Amino acid sequence: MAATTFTATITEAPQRALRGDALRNRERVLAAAREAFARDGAEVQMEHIARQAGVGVGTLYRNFPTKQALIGELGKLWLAECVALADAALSRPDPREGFEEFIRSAAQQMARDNGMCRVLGDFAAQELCPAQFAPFQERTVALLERAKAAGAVRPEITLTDFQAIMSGLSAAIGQTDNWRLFADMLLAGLRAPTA
Amino acid sequence: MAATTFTATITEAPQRALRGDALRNRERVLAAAREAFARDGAEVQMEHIARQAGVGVGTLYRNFPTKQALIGELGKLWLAECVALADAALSRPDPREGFEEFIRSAAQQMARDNGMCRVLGDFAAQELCPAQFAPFQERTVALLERAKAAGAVRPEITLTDFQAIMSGLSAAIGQTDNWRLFADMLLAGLRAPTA
Amino acid sequence: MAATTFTATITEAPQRALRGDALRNRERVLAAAREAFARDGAEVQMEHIARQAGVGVGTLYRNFPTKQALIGELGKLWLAECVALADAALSRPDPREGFEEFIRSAAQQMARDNGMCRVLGDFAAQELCPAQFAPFQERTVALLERAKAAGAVRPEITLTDFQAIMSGLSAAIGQTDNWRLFADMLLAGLRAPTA
Amino acid sequence: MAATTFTATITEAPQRALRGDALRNRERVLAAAREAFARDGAEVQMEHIARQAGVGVGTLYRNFPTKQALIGELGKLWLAECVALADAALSRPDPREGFEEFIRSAAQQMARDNGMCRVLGDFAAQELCPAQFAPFQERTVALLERAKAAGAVRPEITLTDFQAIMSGLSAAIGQTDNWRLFADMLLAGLRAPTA
DNA sequence: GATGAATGAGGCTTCATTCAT
DNA sequence: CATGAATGAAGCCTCATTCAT
Repeated sequence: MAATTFTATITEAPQRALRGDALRNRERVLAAAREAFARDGAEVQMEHIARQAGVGVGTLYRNFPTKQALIGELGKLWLAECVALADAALSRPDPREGFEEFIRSAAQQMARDNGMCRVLGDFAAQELCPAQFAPFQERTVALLERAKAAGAVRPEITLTDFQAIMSGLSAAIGQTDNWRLFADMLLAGLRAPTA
Repeated sequence: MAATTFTATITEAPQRALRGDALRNRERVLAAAREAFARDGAEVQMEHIARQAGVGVGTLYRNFPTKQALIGELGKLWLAECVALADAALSRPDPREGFEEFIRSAAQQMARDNGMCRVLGDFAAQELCPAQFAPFQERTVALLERAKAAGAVRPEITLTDFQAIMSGLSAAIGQTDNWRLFADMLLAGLRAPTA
Repeated sequence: MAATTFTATITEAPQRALRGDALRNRERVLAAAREAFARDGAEVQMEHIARQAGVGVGTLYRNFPTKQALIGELGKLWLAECVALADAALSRPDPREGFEEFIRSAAQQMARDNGMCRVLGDFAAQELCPAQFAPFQERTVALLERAKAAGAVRPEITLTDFQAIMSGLSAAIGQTDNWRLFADMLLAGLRAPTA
Repeated sequence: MAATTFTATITEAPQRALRGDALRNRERVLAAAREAFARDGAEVQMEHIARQAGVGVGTLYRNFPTKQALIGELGKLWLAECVALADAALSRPDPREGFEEFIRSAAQQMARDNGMCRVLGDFAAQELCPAQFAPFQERTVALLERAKAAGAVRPEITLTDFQAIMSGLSAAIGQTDNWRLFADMLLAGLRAPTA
């Protein structure tokens, strides 16, 4: 499942290529952390994550020196996924269609991993992994501006507004998981009122 | 400021009228707690709240036997305010206008006390103070159904959907505090698509 | 009932005769404390005692500056009762009969107020109110020696032994309240083996 | 000394054999707790126990998740010792001799660890570790009934009575530690009166 | 490298005692 | 004097992090 596979690929290659064993452990920890944070929020204990991953806490800490670092890593992965979605959306020639796809695929991602998404929001992924956030923001700007230029989105919506809206979308989705409705509503709301 | 005054009024009168002094302390604690939770979320320490209120922890615990109880009390106050807003909205003869007022005044309240609002969401005020939640829910249903009947809101929106949306609104408002825009968007999104 | 009346009489007259009101409060507190300690052991809270007595903690503390002091006062009363029992036993001309009566009446007292008795044991009434303990010890010695001289008690039993035995009796009675059996056994055990 | 060695053996082997180090710590904690409870009763602080054992509180809590759990464990060990004593006594062919040995060895044990014994009594080992209490009770019944049948103990003594008596014995021993005298007296008292 | 035991600062809560009303 | 609110030291327990094996 997507949720399981996305973890492996993106992380910046650690200094000296990890032995297969070590690498597998790292992945296991990330997967376990993701699931745990998603289910129970940021208050999960490090030991719990380690046990879920089938390793000792020591191993966990060898890979991620801090709880924040672990969350930060998950943030990187999450943002990488977001960038991929944004790129797919940007590749659509029609601005409106691109924008809509962006919203919908983001909503789907948020629904799939809502817990994780909330945790990252609380921990301000923005500040925790700026290196990954910047490219995502770039794409977001591009999609938004293109859509505004094409008249598919109210012109007064700023980037900040849009980000806030997405955060609201995530919160809403967390309450009922029929994300389709919410995405529709959002798109309707974002559209120029006289459209 | 409104944030300061609303606390005093609603709390169910404690058994045998507290001495003026005690009452003032109780209010101070509530105010401090409100502010602290709003700023730092649910992880604020009881000692911190007490210090902010200018009392010892003991006093805090005399008034609220538990951290949860304290949050619960804040929840009651919050919900009481919500009920008041809803009643005002219901008193409007026009369903659409009533519904709009409800959304707008709720958004305003969420903007004013966003932190607190988030904390209550996390702690499921719904379950923490059901006695206060039920009447609020009643009003919500009334407002929503009236609006749907009047064609001011898509008919497929359920109560659960609506609550999820409001929770999303709160999250969005938490990111930029120009609540007016969000309320507008939400109303646009909720309106029947063919309107 | 005995338990209620014994309290009033013995306490050394406080400096300047208390107003009737104050005196009544003092008695009420003592009675409440006795009952509470008896039921729940030494861990009862001062507030609980005060409430049971129908007064505020302040009043309690005005009369007894410390929890220990309160317990000490109860100890005095208890020991006064003990002295009375011992005196009654001593007034019997027959040493054996006197000794037996002492044991039995003590057992009865222990059964009536076992909880209190245990608390006093834990708090070493002996050291908490030596002024009251000494006269009691005197009587105990008299009764014991008389009995030993009359061949009604093994000669090797020392005062310390005897006190330990009484403390054991109290513990045993605390478990089933058929004190009559225990008193009998004790008497049989204390009697010279060849009797 | 016996007091030190008995701890190691009985505890049900923890799931997956603790590392030697960990095991030693566990034992140290138990020993420290035993001594501390014995000296100062149940109010000793967990930190104190930990310090005495030369470990941090965390270690203590890793082994025993709760103060009660710690006491419970000590109860188990205590009861296991009791069972052993009872078994030894039962192995004697003569009912009277068996019974006497039981009393005497129990008295000796109570003398050796009187403080601990009192704590366990207060905490109702009976309810804290029923799994260990039941077998002990079985033996007690067997010893008692055998002795009654052989005419070595008054027939009207019930199990409850007997337990109360033992508790009294423990209390008495706590006051002077010449347990031999008390055991003798007890045996004399328990014997049929006409013997 | 991996393991999981050890650590201890820090959080919540209680309760004897004091003090303003 | 009575009241009961206020105080805060102290106790139990948790959990991120370190370190010996």
